[in-house]
Order: sequence, then structure tokens, then C-alpha cells
Amino acid sequence: MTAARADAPRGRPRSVEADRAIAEAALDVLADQGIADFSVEAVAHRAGVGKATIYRRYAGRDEVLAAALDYLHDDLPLAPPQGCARERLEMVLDSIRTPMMATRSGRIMAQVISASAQHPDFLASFYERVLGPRRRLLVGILREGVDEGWVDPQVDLDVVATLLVGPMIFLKVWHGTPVASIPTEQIIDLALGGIGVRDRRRAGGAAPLGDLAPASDS
Amino acid sequence: MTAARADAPRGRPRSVEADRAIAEAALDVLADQGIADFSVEAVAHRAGVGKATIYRRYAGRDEVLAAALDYLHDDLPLAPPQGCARERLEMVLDSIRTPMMATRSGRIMAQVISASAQHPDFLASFYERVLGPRRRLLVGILREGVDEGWVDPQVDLDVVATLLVGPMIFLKVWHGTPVASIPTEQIIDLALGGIGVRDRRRAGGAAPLGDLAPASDS
DNA sequence: TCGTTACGATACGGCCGCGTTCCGGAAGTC
DNA sequence: GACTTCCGGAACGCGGCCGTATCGTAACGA
Repeated sequence: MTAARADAPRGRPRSVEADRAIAEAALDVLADQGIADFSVEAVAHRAGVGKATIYRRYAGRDEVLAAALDYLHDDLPLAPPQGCARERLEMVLDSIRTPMMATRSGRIMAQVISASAQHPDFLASFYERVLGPRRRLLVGILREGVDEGWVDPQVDLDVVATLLVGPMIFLKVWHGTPVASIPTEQIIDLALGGIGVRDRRRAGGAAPLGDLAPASDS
Repeated sequence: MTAARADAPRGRPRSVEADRAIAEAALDVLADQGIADFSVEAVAHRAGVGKATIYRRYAGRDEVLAAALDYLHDDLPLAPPQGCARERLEMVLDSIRTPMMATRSGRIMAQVISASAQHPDFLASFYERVLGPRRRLLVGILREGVDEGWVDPQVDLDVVATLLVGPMIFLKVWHGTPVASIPTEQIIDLALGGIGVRDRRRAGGAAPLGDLAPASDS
């Protein structure tokens, strides 16, 4: 019985090229227009695709948005785990901070932070997909730091991560204001050494290996 | 020749009550809806005022928004400078972080941070009006800390301010995520004490008054 | 070749906020 | 009391995006 296999596709198959074009265009629009102004029409136009082609794949605006975030995952490589721990620490923090306006991923991150108040669920999903992994990577590096003896074993690494990530986000968001350009290196030095006075002799000082890897473009 | 003085107002004067109602309603809408969804219609409805009454005062949406920000200034008292330095430090930082969702000003702050990507100019003006003064207050307290001997005189206070404010903003924005509830106190302790290991004798422990590195200077 | 499905393009009705303009009435000045 | 201006409310046309439907065409399986 050639009883046509139920899963046998008939007719013209969906264009994988259109799939890609839609996802790419969605990220572009998200980066440029933000979530509030994210419209299916804009995505279709940017992708060079009919709206019907989008609605054939997604139920509506929100699904397109969600799919775009999924697709983003591949777009954002985690900082490579190489170099000494201090270097890696700097790289991870820079990977949160640096690509702000320079890369599409950075602009999207800004837009999502932006939408936090209006779309808390979206923020949560972004945290889970993008910021969370970086934070875990950071905690991992700090844990190595404990093993290697340059991080105080008594401190709560989650708090440390917040202390380090916070300024990165801050500098990211306020990149246009007078406080803009404090090097990541200084933040790390300060966090490691502490602000309070004591016997002195900053842990960092003029760390010889300060050169920060040329932040991989998105 | 009672040549009517040119500045003599004739006819019904504008209602100052309407002025107030519009400003208040604008802030409410801004806090609840955000900048993107900030509509003149919503403000008018909330203020119990005709749209014409608003357009008689402002040229359009943007002017209403700007006026609302001006009006916000009075609404946001700076943290009072009392208590010991450490207490004041905590108060200033909490004044940035805590009122997030609890107060209208806090919600507005979140909304403005939100709009940063789409309205960088708006962010700048908000920085100037609200965050800037708090940051200066913070730097002032830190400077006293230097005088009093519990802040390292060699560190750049601007960087310190960023190291402290950053986590506050971060915790503010990500208040819905797993990292939510780290006490401000812990951030301060950590920033003061530093993460790196040294002769140690962690400032933390169960210090009652945040024993600021007992300048033991051993 | 024929049937089926996807393609890009375009048009549709619906909704909503815009900015404008009318209204009848109220609140002031002269 | 006459006059002027503002009041709140309601309607208008405009433009944008929504989600859907309908074109003629293109790509594939049987």
C-alpha cells in the first residue's frame, strides 16, 4: 500500500532562506527599533518577505520576537576560556559591557534592558538566555580564583558577581553620560583590592597583562 | 488713555489646578505606561481634563513629557545627610535602589532607564536631574570617608561611585530575576573590604556596624 | 502534466493615538 | 452686564500597525 505517508510533504516546501531572512531581519529591527516599535510589517519589509510568509510561520508579533531571541543565542558567543584567570575575568566582563552600541547583540541587549519595565517576562527570558550564562561563567572563573588563592574564599560569589556585573551594566546603559569611560580593568582592580584602607599594596597595581582581548565582534 | 497694559490678562485665567493635575497625571502615566506608551490622551483622561486643555499649554507629546520631568524634581527628595558616614552611604545607595517599584519616582526611574536606547537624550536629562545629584552626594560622602580614614585616599572616587551605583542599578533593573535580593549592606561591605585575599580578617563576619576595616594597618 | 503548497505583493477592515476643531458653559476682567 | 478666555467633552481626518485574504507566480511530488 503506497498509502501516502502521512508525513510526506507535498507542494512547494518552505524556504529555509526565508526562515533565515526573517530571523535576521527580526534581530535587526529589534536592535534598531526596540521592542515597543517592533512590528511584523517592519520585519517583513526588512527581510524582503511578504507578511503572509511570516504569519505562516508565527502566530503573531510575540512569537516572532521569541523566535528572534532563540536565534540570538547562536549569535552571541561566550567569551573564550583562555588566558590566565585575571584575563578571562576581564574578558567576560567586557563581553557584557563593550559591545553596547558597536554590535547588534549589544544593541539588542540594551533594548531588552530597556523593555524591562514594560516586559518583565521578556527581561527574564533574556537573563536566562544571555546574561545568565555569562554570569555563571563569571562565577566559575571566580571559583577558580578561590582555588588559585587570589579570591577570598569567604565571600559569597553571587554577591561578587553582582558587584562586578552591576557596574558593567551601568556603564553600558549610561554610555552617553559624563561617567562613560571607566576601564573595566579599574573596576576589577578596585573590587579585588577594596576601597577601605588597610596595609595597602593593591592586589592589581599595574598588572602587566592588562591588554584586553580585542572584543570579538558579535 | 487707559491704554490697556499689554501684559494685562483678560478673560478667564488658566486654571493652576489644571496645571497641577496635568503634571501629576503625566508622571502617573509615565510611571505606569512608560515613555513609549505615553499618550496625551492617557494624560488628559487621567487628569480629568480635555485634550484641548493640554494642547493649549504644550505643543505636543514631547513637551508634556519634558514638563513632567521638570516637575519630577520636587517629587524626589535627596536622602537626608544624617547618621554616621557609613549609614549615610547606605542610605544614598538605597535611595537609588529601593524605591524601584514601591514609589512612583522609582517606577519612573525604571521607565527612563528603559527608554535609554530609544531616547538617549531623555536619559541624559534624567541623569542630570536625578541620578547626577545622588552620585555627587555619594562622592561627597566618600570624600568624608577619606578624611575620616576609612576610604583609601588613593582610589578614584568616580570609579568607586560607579562600583557602588552600578550594582544598585543592576539590582533595580533585574529585580524579577534570581539575583534579586542581595542587601545593599553586603555590596558595601564587599566593596570596602575587597574580594582579593590578603592577610585577611574579613571585615564581614557579624560586624554590627560594618566594622570598616579596623584600620588596624597591622 | 497536474495538484499542492509556498512565494512576494498588495488590499482590506479594525483599532488606536495623534493633533485639530467644534461645542455649551464657567470664570474671570472691564 | 458685556466681553474675553479657558474649561471639559466630543467629534473629526490622518496615519500606522494589526491580522487576514487574495492576487499571479514559483517550486516541488506523484
